[in-house]
Amino acid sequence: MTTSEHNALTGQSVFIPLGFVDIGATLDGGQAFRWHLDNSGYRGIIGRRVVHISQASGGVVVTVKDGKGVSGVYHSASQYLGLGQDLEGFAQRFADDPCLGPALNGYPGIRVLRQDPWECLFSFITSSTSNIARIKLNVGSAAEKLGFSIGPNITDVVFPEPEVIVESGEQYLRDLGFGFRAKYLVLCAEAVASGQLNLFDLREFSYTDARNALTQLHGVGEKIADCVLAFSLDKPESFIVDRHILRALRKWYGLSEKCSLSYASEWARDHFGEYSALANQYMFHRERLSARAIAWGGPHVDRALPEDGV
DNA sequence: GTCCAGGGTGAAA
DNA sequence: TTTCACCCTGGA
Repeated sequence: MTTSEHNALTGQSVFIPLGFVDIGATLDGGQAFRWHLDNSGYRGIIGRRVVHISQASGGVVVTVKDGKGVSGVYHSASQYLGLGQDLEGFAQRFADDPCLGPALNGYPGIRVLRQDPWECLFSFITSSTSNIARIKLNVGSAAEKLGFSIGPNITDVVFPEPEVIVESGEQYLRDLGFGFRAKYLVLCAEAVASGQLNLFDLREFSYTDARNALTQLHGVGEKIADCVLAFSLDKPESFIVDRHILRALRKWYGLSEKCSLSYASEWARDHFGEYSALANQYMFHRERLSARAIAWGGPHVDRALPEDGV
């Protein structure tokens, strides 16, 4: 079915020809924190619209859930899901890579999202020494308490603007369970609300300049900056190094046990180039599956490469 | 009940 | 360059 054929059939949904997309691993795999499993797809917000995304042959179907029609949704959803991202070039170039080759075979269709920069920055400041379950809880409660409702579900809210976060204050965020991150969030919200930092401008900056601008913010180090750069600021050359990724780099690429996080990040950006953010997501996903299997008592079978079960 | 880890950062040594 | 405090939630 072509895009126009599909759109002619229904006034409430659009088809986006992305090829196979693993929507679970992409929308609910640690890049974004406000997608909710809903029947066989995910419900969430893109721009100021409530949408449901589900897999279809050759792409995804995006259905609007706020009764406002599909105008503009094809454009915003294809941007968000990274239409035009060179997944094939990436897969070809790293087909023989010891970590990525098997990962690409085992779970293809992971994409790098292009999110709203402010919500992305807020989410990853929240992520500091936290875990995905808790990040979802925190970001979700801030959205639901302070965001603007645009649909029937409690989660159908536009993420609160920086001004609203400033107004709510540190203590309010602490009461919501953000802990020591509350102060960082308010300070960053102030920087953005005052115009001292224009996040959208950073899309036009070089990787290095944008990263330097972000790390000026209190509570934003190299790791969180790289998340925001990769997932919202058009920097595919960004490579995020956390404890899991560092372990993977040592295991698969022979990095020394004692090399620093920033050395590892530089090495990876040099090695993966313009595909760094994509490589990062496949590596993270593989490492996370493996860690989870071990936590659940194994025996761990790596879906990507059955022979190397841990 | 206790213990521990979880997509780190900033400040001080 | 390394160490430590910072909050708090869910699972073992």
